[in-house]
Amino acid sequence: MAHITIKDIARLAGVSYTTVSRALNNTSEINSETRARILEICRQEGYRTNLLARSLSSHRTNLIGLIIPDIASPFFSELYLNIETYALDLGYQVMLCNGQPGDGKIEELFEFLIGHRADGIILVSSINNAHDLFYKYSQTVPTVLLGDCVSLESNPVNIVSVDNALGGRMAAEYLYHLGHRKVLYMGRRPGSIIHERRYGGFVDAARELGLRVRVIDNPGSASTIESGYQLAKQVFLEGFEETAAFAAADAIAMGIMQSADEFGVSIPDQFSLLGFDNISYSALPNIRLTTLDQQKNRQAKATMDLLLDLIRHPDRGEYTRRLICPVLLERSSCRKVSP
Amino acid sequence: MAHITIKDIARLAGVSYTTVSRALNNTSEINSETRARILEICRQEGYRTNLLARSLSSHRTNLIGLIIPDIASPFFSELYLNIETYALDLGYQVMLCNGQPGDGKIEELFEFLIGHRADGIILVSSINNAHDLFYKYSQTVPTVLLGDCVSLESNPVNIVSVDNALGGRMAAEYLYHLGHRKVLYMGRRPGSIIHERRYGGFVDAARELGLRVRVIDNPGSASTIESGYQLAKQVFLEGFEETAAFAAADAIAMGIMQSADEFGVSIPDQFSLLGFDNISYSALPNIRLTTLDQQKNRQAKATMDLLLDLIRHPDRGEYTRRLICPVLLERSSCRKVSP
DNA sequence: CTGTTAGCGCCTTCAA
DNA sequence: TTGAAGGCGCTAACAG
Repeated sequence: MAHITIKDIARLAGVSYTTVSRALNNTSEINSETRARILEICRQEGYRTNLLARSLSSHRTNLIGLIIPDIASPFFSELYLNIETYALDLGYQVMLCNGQPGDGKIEELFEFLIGHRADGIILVSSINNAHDLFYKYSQTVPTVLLGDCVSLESNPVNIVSVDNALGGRMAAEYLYHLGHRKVLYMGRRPGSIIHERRYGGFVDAARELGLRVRVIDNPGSASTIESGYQLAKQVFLEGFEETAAFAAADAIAMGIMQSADEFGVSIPDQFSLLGFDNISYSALPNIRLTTLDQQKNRQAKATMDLLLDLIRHPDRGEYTRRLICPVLLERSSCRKVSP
Repeated sequence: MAHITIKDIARLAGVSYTTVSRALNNTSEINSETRARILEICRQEGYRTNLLARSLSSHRTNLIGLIIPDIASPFFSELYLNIETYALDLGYQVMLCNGQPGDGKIEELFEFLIGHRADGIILVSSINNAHDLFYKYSQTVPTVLLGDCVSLESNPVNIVSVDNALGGRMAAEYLYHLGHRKVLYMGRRPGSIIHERRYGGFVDAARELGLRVRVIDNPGSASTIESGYQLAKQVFLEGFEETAAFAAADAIAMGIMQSADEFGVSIPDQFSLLGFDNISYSALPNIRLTTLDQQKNRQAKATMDLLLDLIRHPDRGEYTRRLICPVLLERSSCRKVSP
């Protein structure tokens, strides 16, 4: 079980262990024959570089820490997959950590990742007060916030997010142009800056257009199918005069669909439903939710690119905010009506 | 950005850095006042232990590697969460790696985790040939297979799995006792040992009871809603005389439900549906799938306990197989019929 | 092209 | 109860 080291290989090959190191890293000039011979011995002996030792002396780990609120939620797991793919392309491993603000979990994770000397950290969060924490740690390690924050002016952080305000606006405009005049905004989560922005864009556009909107807040701490179901149930039970709903997240929309099914409300015939996120389930043959795609791959790329820049230029002396535009994806859950 | 080290603290405290190390680890005897003073300085200075250095010299990382086939699938992400919770209780961090057999991904992940000197590794897999790989690496690092394997006799590996044969048997018996005499077995995945065992138990019981079963194989490499939908669509299109179906996985059952809905087949009135896994979606108000619960928490606990034992006794000279019994969870997707 | 010499930051004997 | 010395496995100058 004891691991074989570079020294063992050196002895076997009859060279100094520096030479072995060079062969392994293919760095600087080295006789290609000795190199081949050394690598062959490594293979035979089952040598594996001790990454801890390498990182300790090289001051690089090639590790990116990723803190995600809830990996069991489709949106986040898909986001993770996008980030990982792109990180691997760039030669980085990602260390996934599952955690939400509250009870000091985020701090623990930051401490853990910094302890492991992650080259950079990505924090995925939509919590309003996350950036205090964030700011604190970004002094120690290159960090990108993937989510949203109150404002760049008051928060010197590097951030990537979908343009939530624009998304909200697009949603309102789309429903309006379909002919809807009274709509529901379902699943706004008051504690979340993302939701606030999304809602802000929506009502601004609604006001301009003359669209009546009623808001149903989600008191929970996450947008889940279950909560969407409960919210919709309440609406369907009480009765409603709206002809369409914008769900603040696809998961909410799924819940609404379930409830509608139960109440015999046909989508889109009697009721149009527009989502936000484009999680993979939304494409399912029997769902076919029209939604605003978050462009997870572009978010992933933008985040990694920004992080890499931070890693390479720790003192770049500027803060960057990159906004990704959502894209409307028309499927079958919305229909035209005559106003 | 440069990290403060144990030596810096030592200088500030006016002690040797050995003493600082002791204060930090709270190991051996140390004056409680100096200890308090040192810790206070550490806090003030924002000292963070370099975990790489610690692990390098202590030969322990307190890291468990977890290789999971598809973190975006609910079953696996829920399994991961269970394992992580339990690992944290035991003082271990888990390093999650997403990867399936094929194109050498698993090897890469093992190499990566071993390179990081993970104290132990959990491989979640249902692929028939995974244990060759598995066996190879288990010589180097304590490893537990969470899944299933051909037989313990021919494969000296440590393994935890749900009792798939029993689960299959329970499924057949349950449907039989409800009065069903002709049933579908949907979503068997030929390449997967898990599925073969599950199916084996099912048909054995069916034969004994006089239950007619027709199998619909899933040619894909994973049990997804989409594949369940396609499988069911094919069945509903061709016509069927069965009164119930056992879905080899809950995700398959979800797809069947969608398709049934589309074809106007009412569940459970016209058609009973039994799942396997108990993913969280199965409990949703409009799903309420009757299913066999995999006891993920017990699997997680058994796996971690076994792994810990391996870590502590590397030469324990035995291989263990722990089988967890599934539990029938009756909800609303199956009903009694008169045979 | 190759070897020598220092560390990286920490833990762990062994003395004091 | 504390300190000094050595080493974990590797990389990184600097010579040769």
